[in-house]
Amino acid sequence: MDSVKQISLAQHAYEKRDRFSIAVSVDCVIFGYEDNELKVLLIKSDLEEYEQQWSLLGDLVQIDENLDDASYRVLKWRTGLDDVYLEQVITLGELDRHPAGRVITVVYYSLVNIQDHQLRLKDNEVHWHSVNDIQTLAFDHKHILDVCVEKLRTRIWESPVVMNLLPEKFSLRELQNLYEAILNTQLDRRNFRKKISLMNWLEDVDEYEQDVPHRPGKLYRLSSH
Amino acid sequence: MDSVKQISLAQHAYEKRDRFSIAVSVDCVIFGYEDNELKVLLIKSDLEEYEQQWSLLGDLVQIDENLDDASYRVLKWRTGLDDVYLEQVITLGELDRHPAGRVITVVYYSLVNIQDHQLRLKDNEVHWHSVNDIQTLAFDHKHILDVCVEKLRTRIWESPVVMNLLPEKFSLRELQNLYEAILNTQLDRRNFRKKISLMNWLEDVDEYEQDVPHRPGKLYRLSSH
DNA sequence: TCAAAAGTGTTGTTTCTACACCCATGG
DNA sequence: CCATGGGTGTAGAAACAACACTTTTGA
Repeated sequence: MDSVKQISLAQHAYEKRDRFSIAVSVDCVIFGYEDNELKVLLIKSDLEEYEQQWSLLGDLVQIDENLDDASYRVLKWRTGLDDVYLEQVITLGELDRHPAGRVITVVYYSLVNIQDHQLRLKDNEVHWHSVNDIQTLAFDHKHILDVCVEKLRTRIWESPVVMNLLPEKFSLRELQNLYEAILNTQLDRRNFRKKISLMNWLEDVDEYEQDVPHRPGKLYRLSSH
Repeated sequence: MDSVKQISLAQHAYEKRDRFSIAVSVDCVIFGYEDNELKVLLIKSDLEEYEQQWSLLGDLVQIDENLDDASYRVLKWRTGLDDVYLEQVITLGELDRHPAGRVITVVYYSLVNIQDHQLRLKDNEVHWHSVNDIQTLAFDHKHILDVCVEKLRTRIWESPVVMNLLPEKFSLRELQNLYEAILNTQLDRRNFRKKISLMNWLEDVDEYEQDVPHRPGKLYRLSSH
């Protein structure tokens, strides 16, 4: 699917829709992880009012489409990725949140591996940004991002979902770096390993890091049970 | 506002709205507490498809109305209560969830004191039901209820919101009964009191229970700081 | 042999759980 | 004086935080 075409379709829809009905959109906070930093995928806003500002990826929900399906569609369209973790976070519907009229948006976040070979950003205007560097975004998207980061920070100890941000096989050091990036804090190595191992989330793949200038670490993957 | 009139207005709106646009509603899970049981306010469904089934209280969101405002409106209209705790929980939009067409619903739960003098159920069809006794509800409302109960069970330890279910002044025994009803479990009295007192949620009002056939307990209220 | 990170265990502190007795009141 | 629930403390267990040394590898 051609993303440029889709953008204008979406814009068209926003502009044409009935002044007397409510539009429903999904916005996806697509998280990635690279260079020890939590990233988020953003696009240059295509609205005049927010010219040159970055915004989250979203689209209007079609009338014959589930909410979850709509956010999978946005994700697939923007990243080429299938089979990705998605979680609904909040729904926002302030009257003035969209300049084109009344748009209620259902917010999801998702976690993708930036190194995934299937990942193809199909638009020059779509880029990864370090979450920590973001000061403002178009619409209420900065607020949305903040809420999603907060949610992610609690999820991190409840389920192994964040491992979707890493390659299939990873070392405990990489995992700890990821946790530290998301939480914006330092963790004790021994306590971290103890805690993670008690969760029983990981499966030893019996391989080691390669080409590292020091003793290689063991590799793990998300356990299947 | 006349509730019967509003019901038919809402129904009218469902029936009349554009086949090609999405309707947005709010559904409120209004919790109460009475006779040591967690209750929820339900109404007889006014749709043919769900004749004689109970459903949650909700309404379509107006185009010039915030989501929060819409759920406050539903709450005020059904209970007469103002200034009540409301929390958004989830948004559901399965294609077939409403027989009249595509309706996406934003779910809130709220906590009211059944003994509040301002509480006036303005409709014969609106009644309190014990949460534990509910097997089925119209639409996907049983699922919605389950999600809200689960949310409430985690909130209970994170914030003092559940005290909205009790009268202004209450004893620790009443509070513990409430916790036990919500969690569907027994709690140790001494450990419960220790835990609650560490939270610093309560303020001693220097009064005691009256007319109890045993040593009266101290009364507390939600602390202002 | 050096540098860099991997791997690992113990101790003290805090939090959690289980548990029993005396007290104040009304009938 | 009896029945009923109010009020309280402690000891053992579990979870958590702080902390340092040896090992493996590549350069």
